[in-house]
Amino acid sequence: MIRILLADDEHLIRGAMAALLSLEDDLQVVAQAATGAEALATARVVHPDVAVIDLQMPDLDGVSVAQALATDLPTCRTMIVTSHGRPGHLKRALAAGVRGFLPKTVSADVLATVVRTVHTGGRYVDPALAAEAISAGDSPLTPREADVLELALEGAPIDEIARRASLSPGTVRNYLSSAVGKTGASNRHEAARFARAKGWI
Amino acid sequence: MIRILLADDEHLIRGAMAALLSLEDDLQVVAQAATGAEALATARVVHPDVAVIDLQMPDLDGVSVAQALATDLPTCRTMIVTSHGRPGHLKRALAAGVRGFLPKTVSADVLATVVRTVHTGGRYVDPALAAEAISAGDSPLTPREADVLELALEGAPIDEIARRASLSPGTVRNYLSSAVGKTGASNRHEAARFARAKGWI
DNA sequence: TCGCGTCCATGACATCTGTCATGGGGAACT
DNA sequence: AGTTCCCCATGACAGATGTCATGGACGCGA
Repeated sequence: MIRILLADDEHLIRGAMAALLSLEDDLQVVAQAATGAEALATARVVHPDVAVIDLQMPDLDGVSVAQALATDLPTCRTMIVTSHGRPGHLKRALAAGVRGFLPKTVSADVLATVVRTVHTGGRYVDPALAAEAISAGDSPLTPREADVLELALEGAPIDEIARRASLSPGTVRNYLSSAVGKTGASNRHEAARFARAKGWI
Repeated sequence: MIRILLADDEHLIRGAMAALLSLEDDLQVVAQAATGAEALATARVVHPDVAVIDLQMPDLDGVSVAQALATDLPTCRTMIVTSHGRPGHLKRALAAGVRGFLPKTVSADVLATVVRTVHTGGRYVDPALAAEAISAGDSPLTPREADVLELALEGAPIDEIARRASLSPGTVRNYLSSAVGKTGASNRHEAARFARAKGWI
């Protein structure tokens, strides 16, 4: 019997997934959590075999939870399900030791299968997401460029970005200019959106 | 027995919700659809009593489907469930004749209850979403301002917005300036994000 | 040690944007 | 008929932004 921890902020989805997983004879949902912190706390108590975690949650995101679980509970395998899978997430997730990565568009059968695969030490990444991640390629941005571009994402003016990054406005403009060139965008906002779509920031 | 049509692009969620609803004795999921178009086509064939539709789907969004259903199948009550409820959606949905509006954070119990409420001609709107919609208030933007701001959302430069809106660049700047003033933002990108958060565009 | 790339910064310049004043046309309401 | 608001447009100006050249500091690998 595989003991599962389920974390998703959407009560309806979480309950429904629990119901589906429980239909399988060899699977048992032993705990549920609505936030990342709750998932972590619960996991420390119940020691699940597999943690199925939603990528976007109110507090910590799925990858952070996975990272914490990897060090806290090395025996617990982690997999992530998500609605909006961007290439960068997958990369970060795998780096965090996640063993399975699925969009919510898969069927319940697949979910159950992947839970079993992950439990026996295997890995599974949704082919479509994997293809996307590969086609997105590696980020051409330097770390600083990525930092600055991330701050530019919300539409803040350069002065504010400079303050938040503790840089001079001129330097910020240089990085942004460089990033705009690399992304082929026509201004920093477009560049920021592009980079986020590619999962670079 | 209430006959339900379920539309959601996420297979996992759809299947899980179907499983949950089917646990109720008086509810029966008679059809499922993964896209808006599919939902419409299916509804015309099976004539469900209640349509439970996800707000965001690849092609038509939930509100458009609801609108089409209202004219096509007047006897079919429509309700919408959503992950990310922005105030504007709720307003548009109610205008389209939707009888129920729920976030996916509710429990399965609530979902089933609302299905029954809607079926008997009642209405139900999630209290939290309703409060948000009220606090967001009506849009202070004129129709043109909203149009232009929407085009500005993707970070396009003014010239492109002008082309796409068939306006002169000067006019576009005036509308954007006005919108920036009304939203209290410091530039059009921030204004666009703000307006979208409020559901105004 | 040298070269290389990254990080940080400055200054100068052209262009883009935000703001304001102004005005004509049209629809709605008094 | 007059008032008011929205739509569309133009022009002018200040300030923000994008681009480019330049240079020093630092760490890393050859």
